[in-house]
Amino acid sequence: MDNTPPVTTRSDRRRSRPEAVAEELKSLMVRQGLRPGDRLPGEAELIEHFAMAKGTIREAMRILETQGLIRTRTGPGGGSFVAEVGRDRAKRLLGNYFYFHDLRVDDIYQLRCLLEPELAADLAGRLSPEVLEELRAITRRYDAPSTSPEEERDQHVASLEFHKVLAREAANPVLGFMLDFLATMLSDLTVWRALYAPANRDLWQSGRDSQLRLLAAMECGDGAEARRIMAEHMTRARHLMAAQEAALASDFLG
Amino acid sequence: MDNTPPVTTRSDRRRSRPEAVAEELKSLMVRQGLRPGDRLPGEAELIEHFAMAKGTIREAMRILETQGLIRTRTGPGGGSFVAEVGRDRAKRLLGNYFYFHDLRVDDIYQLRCLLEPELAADLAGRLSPEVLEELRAITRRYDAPSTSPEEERDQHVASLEFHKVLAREAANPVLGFMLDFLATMLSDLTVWRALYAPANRDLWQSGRDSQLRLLAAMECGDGAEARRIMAEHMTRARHLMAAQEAALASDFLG
DNA sequence: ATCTATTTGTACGTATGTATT
DNA sequence: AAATACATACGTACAAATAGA
Repeated sequence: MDNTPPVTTRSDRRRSRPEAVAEELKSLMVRQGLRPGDRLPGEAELIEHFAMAKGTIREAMRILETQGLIRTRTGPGGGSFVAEVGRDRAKRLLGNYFYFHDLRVDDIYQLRCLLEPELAADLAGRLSPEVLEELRAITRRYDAPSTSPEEERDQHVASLEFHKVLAREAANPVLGFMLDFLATMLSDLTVWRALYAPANRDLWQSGRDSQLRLLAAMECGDGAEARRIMAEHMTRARHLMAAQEAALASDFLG
Repeated sequence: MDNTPPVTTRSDRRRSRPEAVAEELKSLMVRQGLRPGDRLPGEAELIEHFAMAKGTIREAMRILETQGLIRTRTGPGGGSFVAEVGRDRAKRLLGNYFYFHDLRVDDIYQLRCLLEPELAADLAGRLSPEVLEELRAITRRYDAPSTSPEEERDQHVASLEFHKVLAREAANPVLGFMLDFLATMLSDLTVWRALYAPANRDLWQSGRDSQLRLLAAMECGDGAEARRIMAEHMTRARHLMAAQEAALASDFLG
């Protein structure tokens, strides 16, 4: 009954209508310079404005919500609001991309070898006492050698937590995100595959040692030394992990 | 009328139903080890299986489609199919994350300085003649100095194309993706902001020169030299760009 | 604490569009 | 060219959530 080309007169190519609505709303957000927390028009208004059915509008909102660009609440004063894309969501979405690109552990370590030392140098002398204590608390979680495979795995994951905290403190958001992503990736692999299997006690022993020396160097602001320690740590880890370099095909979906 | 808790008996926490359906389908895909191209159940079957309305199922599908995990076709033999998440989609999704994290050009260059040389070294001696020719063709697009701001911008974008091609050829998928992402980010900034404004003819002149020497080094398999040239090129670009280090707040939404 | 108003969320039936055979 | 099998869109009715009186 309603065959009028809606939404916009501009080239609609072959996008579905909800997709087009979502794009339209996005560019609206950009044009008006909306900030997180700002309100978007309500369902009713959008239905009227775009002259479309409720379901269509809802699908559009769902697209934006999936991308993490809006949050929506029910009730009076409710509606859709601009949101910052959360880091977790961004990591999951990016993880999906690599799902079919069978990553190798060494691919991840190649990057960590380059990036972790840079971060360590950046952070030297810039960590608050609270964060330093947080990091030390993490290292205490693997103070003693593990006595079971489960403990081994937990320690492996905990030591990745250490690096995630560093990533969180990065001054460079891109650097921080990427290292967080890589650590998360390894963490998932550790849990879902038996990546911690052959009991790399050497690695975790020397890893803990490196982390403590690293903390000392960062605390007294010695960036060059922090970089050196981290580089050495990463290189060693990379080589030890190269052992269990079974190509890992899958298991990333959040 | 139908108040039976559907979908699954497991903890549904506080997810909306479409979201829950989407998660369920995702884990189905993982459990069954579905590959790109494999068929998912049709709308009708899903409606029956989950005992939900059409619209609810559709919203779930829209979520998965937004994440790039499925494609759906109309017509007989149509339906929903598992898809590889496209690189473009992944880049856009990740770009959204940085939308409110006012990135600085220098943040991007800090990473490029570390990663581009590594890629150059990896690629030395491994590029096909076709790709080498493709790269040379790109450099020809900025053979002569620009004579207008528009041309200047086009040349800037073209030289980023050069790096995108390299990223595409990376053996390490994560490294390739990240560099592609960074170059795309800069490319968008170049177009949307006047990032090319103060006519950095020095940069593009010496940049073109570096790229040609880089191609020669990579062609004859000299990884160390390729790394050196790229590192030098990136460092120089970083310093020149530091000039227009106006914080760049926004404009990433695809 | 209960009600009420507001706004999103879910359901369902029908009609329309579209690509394959 | 027509039939078919599927997704896409519409419109209404009703359910759930939340803030405020």
